[in-house]
Amino acid sequence: MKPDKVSPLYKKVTDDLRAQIEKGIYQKGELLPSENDLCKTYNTTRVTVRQALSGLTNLGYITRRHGKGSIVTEPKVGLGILSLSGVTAGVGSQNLSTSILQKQVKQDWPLDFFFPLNEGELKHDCIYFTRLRRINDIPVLYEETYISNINLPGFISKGLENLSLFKILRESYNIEVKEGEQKIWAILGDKTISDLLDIKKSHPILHMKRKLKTNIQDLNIYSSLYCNTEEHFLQDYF
Amino acid sequence: MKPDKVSPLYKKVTDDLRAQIEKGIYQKGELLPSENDLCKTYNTTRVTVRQALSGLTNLGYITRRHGKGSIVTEPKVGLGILSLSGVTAGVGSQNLSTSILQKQVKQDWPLDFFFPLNEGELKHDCIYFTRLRRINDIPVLYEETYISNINLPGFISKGLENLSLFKILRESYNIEVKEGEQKIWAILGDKTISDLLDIKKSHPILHMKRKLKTNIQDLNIYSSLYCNTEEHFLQDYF
DNA sequence: GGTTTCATCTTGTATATACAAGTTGTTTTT
DNA sequence: AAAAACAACTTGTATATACAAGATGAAACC
Repeated sequence: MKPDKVSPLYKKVTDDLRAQIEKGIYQKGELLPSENDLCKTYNTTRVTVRQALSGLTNLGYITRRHGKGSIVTEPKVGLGILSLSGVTAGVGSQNLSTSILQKQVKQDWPLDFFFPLNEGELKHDCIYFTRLRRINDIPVLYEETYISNINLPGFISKGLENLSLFKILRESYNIEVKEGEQKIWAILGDKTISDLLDIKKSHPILHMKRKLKTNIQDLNIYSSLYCNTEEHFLQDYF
Repeated sequence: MKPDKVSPLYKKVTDDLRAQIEKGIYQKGELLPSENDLCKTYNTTRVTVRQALSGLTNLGYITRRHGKGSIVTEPKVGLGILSLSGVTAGVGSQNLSTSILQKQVKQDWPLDFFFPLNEGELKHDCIYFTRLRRINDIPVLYEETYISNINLPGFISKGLENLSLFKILRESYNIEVKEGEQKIWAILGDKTISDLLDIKKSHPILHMKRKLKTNIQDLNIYSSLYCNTEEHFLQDYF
């Protein structure tokens, strides 16, 4: 274990409430305990509780209503990170499967990397893996991911099948995605991509390159994504 | 004029600082006055000043560094709203022009509208307009926009050439975009779109449908966008 | 019965204060 | 000259308190 500095109280409140929302203890549409109730529970004052609730608001877990309370809402899908949806209805998670094509490996950054890297990043190597997501067993999204290999012991051997990359980073390494940028094109896929996604070569493909910054200096998550949007689309709440 | 309830002090601080950043009084990379300086300027306390600075952080105008100060940064491009960039370098604003194809008109909501509308929205009609954005005189982005016609006197006759839709809404009507969702596809354009964007029919086009919610109940901004991503891409900071 | 008033809950805004902790440049020490 | 200590700045976290204002249901009134 490491320094393990005491984390601030407001963060504990945020984490507790977030965990409870994710466990379903507080359901969508319900109200959280009032600020004064939370003050009593955590033996603190409203300024601190409001700091915690403000964080949950930014993350999209709640919306706040003057005179009413904190209403549990759908969390924003990871800060503007596009998620996958069916064209008609939403895709039930039982229909969505993820398989690892290239398991996590440590390697040098590619020389022709698609985002400029700073000195701090180049001092470390990176962890690389690729995934293919299927909806009803039909391949829809191919994803290549690169993460700066900074203080990520054991990450190589974690299972990434369950879309839980961000959860793993948060819960195992205390890493939070803070902000990022993404670039989007419509392209015609080359043979490799078209084969992976099992489509005709003439079909348009949505291509995206993403950089996600975290609360750790120089630890960024880069992805290159290819999506078949014939039957589905990418969706984004922010 | 209307009720005009006194706006809170923290909001005045936010607005003042934002205006000064946009005017260039504080340049990118510089530090804002310290919290204690702002306390003296506005004759208030740190809790209030921090509330203002927290708002600016959320809007992306500044990032804060413990022990250092509030560093002016590029503002997030309107809450995850995609902006247009050149593939190689950024597009200088002198190369970007916007023309109105269909000037703002009041009309009923289309019957087959691409987002579900709630009762409150259906009680009003909508304002509709279309724009075409060109980079170096080459058409790149075609945009159809619908806005709920709620308390927008004079909006019909405003000029929308300068990409300043959000600025007009904020400064003339006190409307802030809060959150939204967008759906993205790669498609092959039909004849209408391909002609507008002046491309071959077989070329892939990026298609996006967007809903932006504001701080005004039932006042939402809907857009349908078509982008030629052969020479440019859509970019998104969040 | 229907309306108004009121009490009581909620969150929003604000003041005043304190100490912890990161950053930076200066001073002192070695 | 290099290193350590210090001072003076910064933001981060936290307590205690107060009143304003929105939401809601009960009580009083007509």
